[in-house]
Amino acid sequence: MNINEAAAHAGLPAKTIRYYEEIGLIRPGRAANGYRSFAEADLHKLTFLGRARSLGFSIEDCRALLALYEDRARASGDVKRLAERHLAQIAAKIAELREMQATLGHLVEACAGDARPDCPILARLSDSAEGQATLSKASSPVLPSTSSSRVTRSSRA
Amino acid sequence: MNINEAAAHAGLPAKTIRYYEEIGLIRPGRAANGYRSFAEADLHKLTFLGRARSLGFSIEDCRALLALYEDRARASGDVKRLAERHLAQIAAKIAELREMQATLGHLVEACAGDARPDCPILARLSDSAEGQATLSKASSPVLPSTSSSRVTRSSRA
DNA sequence: GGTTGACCTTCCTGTGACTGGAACCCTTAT
DNA sequence: ATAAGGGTTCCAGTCACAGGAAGGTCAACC
Repeated sequence: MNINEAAAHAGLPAKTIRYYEEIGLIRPGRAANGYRSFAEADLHKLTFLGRARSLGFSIEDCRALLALYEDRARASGDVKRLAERHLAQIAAKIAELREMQATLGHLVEACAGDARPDCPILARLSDSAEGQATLSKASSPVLPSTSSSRVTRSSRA
Repeated sequence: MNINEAAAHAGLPAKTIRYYEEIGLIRPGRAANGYRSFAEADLHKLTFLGRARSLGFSIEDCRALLALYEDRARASGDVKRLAERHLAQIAAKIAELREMQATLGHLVEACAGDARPDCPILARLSDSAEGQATLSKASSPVLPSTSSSRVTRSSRA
């Protein structure tokens, strides 16, 4: 099976599959003409990777998960630990976003949104008064990443 | 005022300030020895930028906000629109993360986490049965970004 | 046999918002 | 004279790919 068919099968772009091979996540065979040749096992791995990525696991986490998946003597505790760590990062990220949402939500509500220049949003951003902690607080180098939608930024100390 | 003092004042790393100058967000003056020289107005802009970034606005949004901030004839409606668009992205991102959290949370709960190899998490990731939509659904290229904690990844079509 | 068009290959660049580090200059104190 | 602690520029790396160029391969059709 060639790459595009495998891509359709796994629900991943061909580009992504080539990338996964490049970083050693998969090792599809090669046909005589140099084309990648995907076997059942490769397709399973790709599907596995796609799902793990869609749950927000980083590539390195995926690598670890794949290794555990292939290790019949694994301890489910190792998998669980990994997942719990990831869950904690997700929770932290959500908390961070909710702070932004709350702060910005209040400001938006307070803004008339008409043709006049007065704007509580800009006022808050430029306010030189005290009592302004960093607007949204955030943890440290938290969660690795995925594609699509990103949103955060932590405040500097 | 030199860069490190300005950095402390604005709560941003000096590296970031140099970067902001490079991309044209600020234009500090230069002393005779070539050192950047930050005036009050520069400090205000930096503080403004730091706060906007901490609310998750992208650099380009920050550029627009800064322009609005400096335009005394701005319409608050323009600011509000920008903020509302950002709020929508935050909400979308939160929804995406919550889906991940829910899915992964269930799997973690179901996992014994002991020395045995049986693991519902791996089972779900590798399950070849039907009825498995992409584990977490997500919108498209949503939110720009900030630093620190990232988490998402959307599913491919 | 020639040509189209779809598919495959590799390689290079770009993304966002920085961070780290190298190599070097300036200033002040010892 | 030298050492420490600023400052400067420039280059590379991050993460997980996406876009695109240049070229090889394959099946079909005329």
